[in-house]
Amino acid sequence: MALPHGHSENASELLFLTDDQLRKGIEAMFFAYRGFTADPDRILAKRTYGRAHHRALHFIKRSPGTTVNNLLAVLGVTKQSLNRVLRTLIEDGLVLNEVGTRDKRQRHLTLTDEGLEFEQALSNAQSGRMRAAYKVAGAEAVQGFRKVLEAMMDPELRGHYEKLRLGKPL
Amino acid sequence: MALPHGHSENASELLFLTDDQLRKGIEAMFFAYRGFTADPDRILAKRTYGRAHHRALHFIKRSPGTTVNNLLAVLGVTKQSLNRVLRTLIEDGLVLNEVGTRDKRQRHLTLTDEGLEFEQALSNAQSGRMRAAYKVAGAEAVQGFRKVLEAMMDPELRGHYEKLRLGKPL
DNA sequence: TTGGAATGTCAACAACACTGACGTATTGTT
DNA sequence: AACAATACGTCAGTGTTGTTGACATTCCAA
Repeated sequence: MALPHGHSENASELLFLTDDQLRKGIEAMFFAYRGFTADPDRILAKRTYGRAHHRALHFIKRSPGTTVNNLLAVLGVTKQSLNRVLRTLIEDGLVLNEVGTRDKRQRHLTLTDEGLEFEQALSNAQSGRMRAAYKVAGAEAVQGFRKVLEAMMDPELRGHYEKLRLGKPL
Repeated sequence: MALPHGHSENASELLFLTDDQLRKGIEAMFFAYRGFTADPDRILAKRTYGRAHHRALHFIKRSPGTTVNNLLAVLGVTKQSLNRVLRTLIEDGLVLNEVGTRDKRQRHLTLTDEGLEFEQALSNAQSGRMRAAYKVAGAEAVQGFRKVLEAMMDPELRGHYEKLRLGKPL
């Protein structure tokens, strides 16, 4: 049951919550995400890699030595799906897979030099566009951008996001 | 070759362009997009539909009577890919497919009553989260959110986005 | 009227997600 | 020591969504 929004409250304060504003936001997310992935996608295609490989590389770089289970939770996919991707990355010498010393069941994942180089290329492509967008929009807009995105996350995922924000090495 | 950004200019004005800020933006996009699609995905799964069906329904509703080619340009997929999705939607009675009167090569697409109903359910789920996020973030943040997203789009896609903003019926 | 462009469809294939089941090694608990 | 739980990997099967390639129809212009 929806509330009759904006009738008993200050209308000018709620103009940004109209159906039209929400629709624009939805469409903006759709088109922007396409742009967001377009540049790395072009690089990935040269290697028969996909976005799944990019995501794995990104978060392994962010948390060197992370375990498979950790990565699973952050990426939100099944282990079978992640395993397919990791196997190719390991075979191709981009990712290092080391048995844990404390807990030998765990596998610690790190990028090799070649992995770091490739990840850098992907990262440069993606942040290039992000940098340009930030520059056009300005510092204040960037703050709002992040604020809305953070509010849109699932609470559990926001947890992972916050942890990453600290840049905590494992 | 990258510029040594922020050395010869006002540093406080460029703090939002640091690598760390860009990385946070990238990760925010990733996690937020997951939330963005989570609710409709749950509804779609009940019908063995996917996001492609959702996108088609959304843009057909936005532009009733649109042609396959129009939809193709907006969605940015191949006609073969779109065709598979459209076929199921037409078979299931959610979308109406009418041969053009002016140009018999074209097919004009519209939502049936059932299609409108289903699209509404998806739209409600998605804009519910968006509304909550907007509310938490505030009007000013929403402006920034949209500003950055728009700057992140490919110019060609931004064209489609702008056209849709007008709410122009075909 | 004939050739080319536009439009849409069919078939086959690849990437990447999913479920379910199973095996193995290691760790923790009783 | 026996047993359960955890972490990881794998095999098999399925579904959605993207891709090419080939092809039929329709329209338009030379």
